[in-house]
Amino acid sequence: MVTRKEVAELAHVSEATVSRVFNGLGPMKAATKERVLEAAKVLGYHPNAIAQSFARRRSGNLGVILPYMPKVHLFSAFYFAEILSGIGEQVREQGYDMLLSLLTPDDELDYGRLYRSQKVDACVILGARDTESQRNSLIQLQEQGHSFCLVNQRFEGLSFLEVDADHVEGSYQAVRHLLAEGYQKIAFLNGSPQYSNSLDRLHGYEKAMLEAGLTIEPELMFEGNYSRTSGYEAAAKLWEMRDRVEAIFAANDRMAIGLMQGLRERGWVAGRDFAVIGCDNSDAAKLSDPPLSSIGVPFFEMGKQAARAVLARVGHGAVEHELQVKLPTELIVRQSSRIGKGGV
Amino acid sequence: MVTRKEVAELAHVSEATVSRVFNGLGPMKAATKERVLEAAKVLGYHPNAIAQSFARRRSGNLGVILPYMPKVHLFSAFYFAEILSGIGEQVREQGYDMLLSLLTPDDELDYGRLYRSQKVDACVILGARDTESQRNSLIQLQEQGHSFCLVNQRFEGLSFLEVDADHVEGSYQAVRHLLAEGYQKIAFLNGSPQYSNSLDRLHGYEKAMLEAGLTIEPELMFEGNYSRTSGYEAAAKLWEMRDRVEAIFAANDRMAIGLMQGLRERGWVAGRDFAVIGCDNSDAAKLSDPPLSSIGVPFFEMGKQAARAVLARVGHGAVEHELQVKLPTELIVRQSSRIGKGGV
DNA sequence: TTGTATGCGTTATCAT
DNA sequence: ATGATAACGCATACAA
Repeated sequence: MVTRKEVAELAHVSEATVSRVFNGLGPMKAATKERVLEAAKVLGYHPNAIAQSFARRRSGNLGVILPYMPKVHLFSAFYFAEILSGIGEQVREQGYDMLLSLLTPDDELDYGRLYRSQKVDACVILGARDTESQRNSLIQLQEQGHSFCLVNQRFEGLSFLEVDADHVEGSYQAVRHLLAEGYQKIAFLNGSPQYSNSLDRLHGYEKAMLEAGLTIEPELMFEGNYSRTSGYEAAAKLWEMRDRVEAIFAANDRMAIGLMQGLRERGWVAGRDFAVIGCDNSDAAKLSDPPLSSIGVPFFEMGKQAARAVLARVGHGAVEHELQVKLPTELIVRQSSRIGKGGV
Repeated sequence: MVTRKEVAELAHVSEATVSRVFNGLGPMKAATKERVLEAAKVLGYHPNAIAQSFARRRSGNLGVILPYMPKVHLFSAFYFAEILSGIGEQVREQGYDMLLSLLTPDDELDYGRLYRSQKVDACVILGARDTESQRNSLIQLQEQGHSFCLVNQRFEGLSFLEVDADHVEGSYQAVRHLLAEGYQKIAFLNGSPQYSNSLDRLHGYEKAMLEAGLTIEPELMFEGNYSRTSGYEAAAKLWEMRDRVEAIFAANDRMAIGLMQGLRERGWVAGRDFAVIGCDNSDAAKLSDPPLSSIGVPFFEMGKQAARAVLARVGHGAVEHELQVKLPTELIVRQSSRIGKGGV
């Protein structure tokens, strides 16, 4: 390994000067800089990132924490891929690297390990849920002065750095769309209330229904776990009460697709016999038959902003970032909800 | 930050002894160990990972390199999610962390940056293609003595660490299945030959066709780019020659699904009017209508073995790993190919 | 079984 | 504009 020392010798300067050249610090003679750069090139010198981290007392790594579940995909792969790409784009711009950490439920209490070991300067946390234990872990993390930003999850009553999407508005638009298409008996298949976006979607649903002068029928409210299978299972229940249902709003695409599959097996075809809208506008929405109307969520941008926010916080006097940001969602109408019933 | 020194003082031992306790080295009195641990606990001491890396001259990070394409998904998200999880499971077992690096095409010539900066001890490379420039980059990397393992990509004529799946056999089984169902006019929608698995699939297709006494019709061979859209576009061409096609084997699920969508728009329904088999057995295969028969590829296991192989190589005299491993694939039959034409 | 001493490659402070 | 040098927190070879 070629070190700064060798470069300094070859360039006939001190080691400090070599560092200055590579860090662009202080005024210096162009000739000196040239000589150092030349020597470095000849020797093939590259600063040792670990030594730099050690000396600077920061790792240059942004931790990305995600729940780890062997061979299980509670969240769609799409969701993570988008967010990861967004984070990736941002860290690259700031010269950081991404340290990926898959946390099992057992580790949830140990969010702090990465920080304590100094492997990361800050973290972006994906897939968090509002449980007693996670709440406590995050509060503790905050008390210890560690910087983190949550993506797509809010914790009411607590003041964390959060980048979320406007799921209330998205759901509101989805249901408004169904209403405009002439549907009134609209069921709602939600996910676990441990996710703030589930609660948001419920609010959006309720708001649209009430505004339309309709009542919220408890028997039209279902809860799945965001998996295709849970949507498929909900189809059986919906089928039993098909005379009371014209349309369904599902809290994600996977459940919506499972739902369509289950109902199709019984001869009820989405976009013909009933309407469906999902959430996420994932690839699966385009791949399904019929193509699924969905609420688009800017996952890429959310990842990017989360990384930016949390790096700004640890950065050297960088721009201040609002504590909580909420990005807009977007209704994407496809065939699954397009036929309508004649409109209002 | 609490350091080893403070622990040593409180426990009335030397700093070296503290290190020994935390690294489980050498024989030591149980009482001493107890005292050190107690002191560490009282002070809240945690070894500084960066200082450790610095002293050990290894980072403890496994680099994971993936092609980066803003908002584009050439590979399915499923593919990466599975492999990443597999790598994650393995690194966790070995006490390593994953450093994610998204490389743009421009960076392809600079595979070495991560190594030179000492940020990683080894890399797993995903999504590599057999192009002139990538070949050269990898050869150079190898010459510089850097350890890496390729996943799902082989480079003929070169001797790299590679973990692949048996795509030849998978394709062979897929086509055999179609033949057994009574189809003989079997088209093949492949991906770019820059991917070794595309070539493998071609070989499997040819082998099965020739064994069945059939000829390879060049007009039945199509090339897409692994995207749904390219499958959708291929549907138009296939439709033109529908009298000469009974079944289609596609090199991934996304193209197969695009294909089904395109043909359905023309009234040709998969599993009824023609048969289709895809590859990857991704989530999309289960979500599509009809459910898509597919060749399952053990991406999770491939990621895991790749991480294992390359960490063994840099590890302290760990077990030797074969240079090239090839994991078995698996035919998953679903409705898209199930109807058959009455058998052979 | 434990202590001592050296080195790891930078950054950053203080001289000059 | 540049040089000298003290940290930084740990691993490890060698001594005791």
